[in-house]
Amino acid sequence: MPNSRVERRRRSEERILAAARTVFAERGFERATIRAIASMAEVDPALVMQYFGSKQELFDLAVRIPAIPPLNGGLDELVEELLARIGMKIGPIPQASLAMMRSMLTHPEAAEGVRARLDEQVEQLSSAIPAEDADLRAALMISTMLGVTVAHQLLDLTALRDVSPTRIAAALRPAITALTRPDEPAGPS
Amino acid sequence: MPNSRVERRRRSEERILAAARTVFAERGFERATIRAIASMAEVDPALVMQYFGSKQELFDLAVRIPAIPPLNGGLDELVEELLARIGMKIGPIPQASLAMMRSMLTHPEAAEGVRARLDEQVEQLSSAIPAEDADLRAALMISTMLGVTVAHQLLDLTALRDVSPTRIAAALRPAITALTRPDEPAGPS
DNA sequence: GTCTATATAAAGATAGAC
DNA sequence: GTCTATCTTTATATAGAC
Repeated sequence: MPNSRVERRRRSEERILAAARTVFAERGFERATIRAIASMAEVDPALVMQYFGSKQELFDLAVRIPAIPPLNGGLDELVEELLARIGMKIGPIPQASLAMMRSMLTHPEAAEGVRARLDEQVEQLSSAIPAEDADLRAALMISTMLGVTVAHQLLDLTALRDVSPTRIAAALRPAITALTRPDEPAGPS
Repeated sequence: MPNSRVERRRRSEERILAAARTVFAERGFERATIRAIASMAEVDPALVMQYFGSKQELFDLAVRIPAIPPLNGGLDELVEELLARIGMKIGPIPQASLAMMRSMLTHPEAAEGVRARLDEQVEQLSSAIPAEDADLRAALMISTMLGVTVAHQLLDLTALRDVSPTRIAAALRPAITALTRPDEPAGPS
């Protein structure tokens, strides 16, 4: 049971990373301060620098998502998987993701990170869509998910406040589904 | 023809505001600097402070949108109006809007401004939707538009790069339309 | 190994010369 | 009225004491 030095240090690092995720998620990269993160983790600010080298490196490690959910199955399954994220059927959105998203419009590194992840998902979806413009459709599906998540989680849009994730996902299903099929004006007039 | 002092000053102010919109739209509130704005406007940085008082006041004036497009007509017209914005049928998205959006996730004032505008549009849309959950549906329509705009204009998602706004709007129509109607699983299998 | 104290840098804001 | 020079603040980063 190695319970000194390395173990203590590992625990401190974990507390700092957790605090970093929270503060970055709430305020974004620029407005987050090492001081605030250290304070929340109950360590000395200098220690944070000692451990992680720089604010940027701390950010990189903090927002690194553990695993990349692969998104497999047929098209209908993929749609359900996307909706399940919004519906929080697989737990709340990870702090690391929120932190990344919070900074994506103003911090170049975060922008690149988010774009890369979204591009990846677009590609996975696209290959399951049987249409000429599969890429475009997949991109619109992902963009829609992004918009709803931003409006709900980060912008706190009034009409989405206090609405259960389950209801949001349900109401959104027809819109997402419409993007998977070639056009048909559809619907009772 | 009043062409001294006041007229010159008015022109300088206008140049500064235009530069501010550009810089705020590109870098967001935090990373935008008075110096960069002044440089682009070809005036002295001190002049900017002299004219506008503070960075925040400059931001407020720069992102103030001239008129609030009222969004009127029946539901189908409203949908077309929304799509026309994405489709850029009414010209490119104003720099002021982009500046506001760029900062909405990290600058509290910008967040409040965007939320207020979106809430307003949700309400307008909602009152035209004949359904129990009109508010939710309207919010999802607006969130979708937001997501596509963010992904396309600010995040530069690869699959949307070089796609004409017209095609994007066309591909998006069925999804938006689906949100206006009560559910029906719909579509040929 | 951890923290105190400080160096350094960047940018907003201001005072005063011209 | 406009700009030079500077003040002040804030936060990252570092060096050295303990």
